[in-house]
Amino acid sequence: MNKYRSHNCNQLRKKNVGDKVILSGWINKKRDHGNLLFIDLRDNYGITQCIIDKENSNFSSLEKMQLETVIKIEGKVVDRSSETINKEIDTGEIEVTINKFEVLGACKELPMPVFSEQEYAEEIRLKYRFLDLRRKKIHENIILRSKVISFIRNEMNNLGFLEYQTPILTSSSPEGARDFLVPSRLNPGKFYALPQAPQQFKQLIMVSGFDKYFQIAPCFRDEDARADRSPGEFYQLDLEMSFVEQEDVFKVVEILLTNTFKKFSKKKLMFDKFPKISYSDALLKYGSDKPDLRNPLIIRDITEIFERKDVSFEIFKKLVKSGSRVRCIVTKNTKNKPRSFFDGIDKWAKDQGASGMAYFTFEKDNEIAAKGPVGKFFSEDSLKELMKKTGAEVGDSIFFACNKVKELEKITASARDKIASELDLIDDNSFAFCWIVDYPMFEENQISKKIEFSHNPFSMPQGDLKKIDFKDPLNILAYQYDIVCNGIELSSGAIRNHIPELMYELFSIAGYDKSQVDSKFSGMINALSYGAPPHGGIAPGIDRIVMLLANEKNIREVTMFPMNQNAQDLMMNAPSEINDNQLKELNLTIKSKK
RNA sequence: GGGGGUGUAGCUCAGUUGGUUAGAGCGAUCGCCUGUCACGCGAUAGGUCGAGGGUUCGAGUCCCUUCACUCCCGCCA
Repeated sequence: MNKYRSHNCNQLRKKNVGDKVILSGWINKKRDHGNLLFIDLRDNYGITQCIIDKENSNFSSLEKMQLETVIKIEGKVVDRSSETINKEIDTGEIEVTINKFEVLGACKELPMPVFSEQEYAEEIRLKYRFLDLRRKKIHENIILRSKVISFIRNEMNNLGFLEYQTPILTSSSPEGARDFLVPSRLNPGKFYALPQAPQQFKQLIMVSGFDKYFQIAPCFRDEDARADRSPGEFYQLDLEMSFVEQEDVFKVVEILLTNTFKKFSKKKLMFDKFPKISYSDALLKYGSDKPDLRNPLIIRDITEIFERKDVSFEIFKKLVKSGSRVRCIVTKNTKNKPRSFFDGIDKWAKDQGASGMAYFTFEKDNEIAAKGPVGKFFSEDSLKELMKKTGAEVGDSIFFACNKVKELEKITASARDKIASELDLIDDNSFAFCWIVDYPMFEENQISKKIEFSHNPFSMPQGDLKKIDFKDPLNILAYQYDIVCNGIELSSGAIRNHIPELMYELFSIAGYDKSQVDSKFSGMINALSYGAPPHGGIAPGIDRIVMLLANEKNIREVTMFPMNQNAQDLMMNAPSEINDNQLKELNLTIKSKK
């Protein structure tokens, strides 16, 4: 028998009554009755109630043990009387009477309680992450994460994919996010970059003939954090397949995600077959390329209404003449909502930096009328036309805003979320997946007016490759797709461009000449010239998948050792200063801060 | 880089219109308690009210500056 334990803390049952056992674990909780002491002993597996009374010589020292001390106890399993059974824990029908105990790991006074549902400041949780991780919810989240990853690995293997590792020290790439850089000692003045994703490597794996690749891949991007975005590093289920079309990738991902979400969550999937929404449709109907489809509200363009003579809402009419659009959200049967609801949305929109949201409710007495502060500007005919256009009925309300398309999309998208949450329209018990497809290959930079890759420079343009109009790049669509679940972007992927000449052509539109492409993407562009298979893939974010499954709103709740918002590890004190020798070896000098 | 929120005991928080000695629960320490499972009861210790400056007879409270954490915008092929 192992000297630390004969059983774990979740193993003993009624059938063990009478057994002599050894248990080890943390003191989760003590209940001291003076002459009788209960100790909840906890390990990874569960909790066992241990008990000792004054007759035992160990009583007084055990009584003084600090919570979270690691102890080993020897004792006997005894039955609990029916009134004292604890149904909350698996071992609740028995308890262990302690004969002997030994301290295995002493514990100082705790900076934060472990046994508590209480929420704590992030700072203290991250500094004492090893204590935080002992707490039930997050401990279970991390275990869930492990199980999800292992399940995914297994599924991928079953789907015929093999896992390959790719380098962590690689080269900086000019597109995309800011790189994390690592100075090279052997090559003074030169830097490695940590991969933002193994993008080029996985394509090279396809060129190397491996056909189906996957990896639970660490990715590093030096961008600012958000609740659903760790600073620094995150993990993707990176996958790539040869000789495939877009639909083949979709099929694999739908199988994988459906199986994973069905296995690890009780929430229902809203769609068995994930709907496909084009990028342009998504922006029009949801104002966003990551729509939450649990939300039934749809945005509609009603600009034409403001070009009518019998509409006298002059502020909007004037804006429309100068190129702005008007878009609206209709809410069903909201005529009895209090004025404060409508004004609340308007005020909220103003707080978001928009010029507010106009609104009215469709009413009918003798004729159709618009009730609300701006209702008087609309004729009956114009209201009928509006109802036809939007599907609104008497009793419904309409919220609308006017602005340039980009700003309008932004404000209507958040208004859509805001209104739905005010009206409680979102079913929190479901997952709504969708594909966003047909991304444009390029977009115009709002400030510099330069043409840039809108997503991934390695994507394959759509259509007959011989007929692509490179003179009109903003109209080129790509075989580029995202998968979205409940408004969270889970991943993006593409069918890749495996034709070097086409690649040079596309890069030249984005302002890179041949020699720049050759030097920046040397590995890949070179490889594509030696017989590259058509290929494509995708890379769902593991952290976000686990976040959805664990029903958490913050990615740090599913990350074992996360950094804070300023990309500092408060437990390990990273980043830290390095000594002069290290700097010297790396040929670096630090500019003194002002 | 910008905007919002928060910062008071080891932890979670309360603190009125600016007014005497800044409070509670948990935790810690000590005492009482043989059936609890958030055990109970009593006592004690524990405070640079994030920091600095200002207004005032008087500041946890008002003003300015600044720092930390967090949420959002920018950024994230």
